[in-house]
Amino acid sequence: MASVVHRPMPDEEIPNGGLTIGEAAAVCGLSVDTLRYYEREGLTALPADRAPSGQRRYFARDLNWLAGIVMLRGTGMPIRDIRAYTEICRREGNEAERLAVLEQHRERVLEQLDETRRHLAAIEKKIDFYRTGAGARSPEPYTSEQRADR
Amino acid sequence: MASVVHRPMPDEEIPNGGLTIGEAAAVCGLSVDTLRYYEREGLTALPADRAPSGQRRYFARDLNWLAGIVMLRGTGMPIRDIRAYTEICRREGNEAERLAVLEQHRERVLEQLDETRRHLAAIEKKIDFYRTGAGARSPEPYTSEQRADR
DNA sequence: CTCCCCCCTGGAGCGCGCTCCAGGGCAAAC
DNA sequence: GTTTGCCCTGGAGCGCGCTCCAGGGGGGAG
Repeated sequence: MASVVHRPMPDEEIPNGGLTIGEAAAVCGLSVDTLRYYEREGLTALPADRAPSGQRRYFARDLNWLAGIVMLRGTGMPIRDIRAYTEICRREGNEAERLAVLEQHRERVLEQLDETRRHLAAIEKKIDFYRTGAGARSPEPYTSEQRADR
Repeated sequence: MASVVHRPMPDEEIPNGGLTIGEAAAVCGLSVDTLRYYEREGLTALPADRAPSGQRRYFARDLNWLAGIVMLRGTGMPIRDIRAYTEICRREGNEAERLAVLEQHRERVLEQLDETRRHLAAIEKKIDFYRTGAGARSPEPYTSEQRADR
């Protein structure tokens, strides 16, 4: 999982003709291939603009949208759900529906955070177990070393 | 990702002959197939005991070990890393090495938690945006709706 | 004895999310 | 003019972590 945004790039830094796909990829911390993949999969609000040569050009609105996608992906939303959300956002006047999707996702993320924290606590117990030297003092790797989560 | 442990099952509840793979799977919240897969992949401290008929039998030590695996998987440690850790734990007298693996994993989990929290904050900003009705008041799905993370 | 259920093995299959490749184009730099 | 570098498309390939299947067996209930 690449880190979020390499260069925050305020809108005014975007040249008039937009960014190439390579530049956009660098900005939002994704690969060129991934950007094209997302477009194919319908995760972009609109297909990217094209230069006369046929090359994609990215503008502030595209980068903003992509930042949202990165955020949803980064919290584990599957591609198909992001596609569904994108389709909702393409239609107007359904703010309640968008809100519902986001709130539901928020719940899942909270649960996931919670579970990770519980597992982390168990790992830390185990670490303590080794730090205090209890691990060195007990023979089997097995009966003694485990069950830090109890 | 299935939840952790369905029945905590204290050691004294385990019948003398051990649990079948189906029972063990239920206890640790994994599927029977996954348990066999983990064994094949070398994630078990020792291969499971077998009944005379050839069926696997699980005892407290196995369930303890598996609880540890669930915890590592549940915090995103890849199978191959768990295998490496398992191999370390099969040898004796390398508590420092085990500790190092666990501490490194802890660091990664903390980073991951942090990133998730940042993304979550962005999602919550966006939720607020819709809750306050700002979403309904601005025309495009695009320029207005996004960039909650700024 | 017959059912039925769970177990066994080896191996194939799958869903996900990319990632890479072949074959080709445009255009700025040398 | 040619080299370089990034871009294009369609489609194949891949690593991961399971999950399922065929074909077969044991063993307790009725």
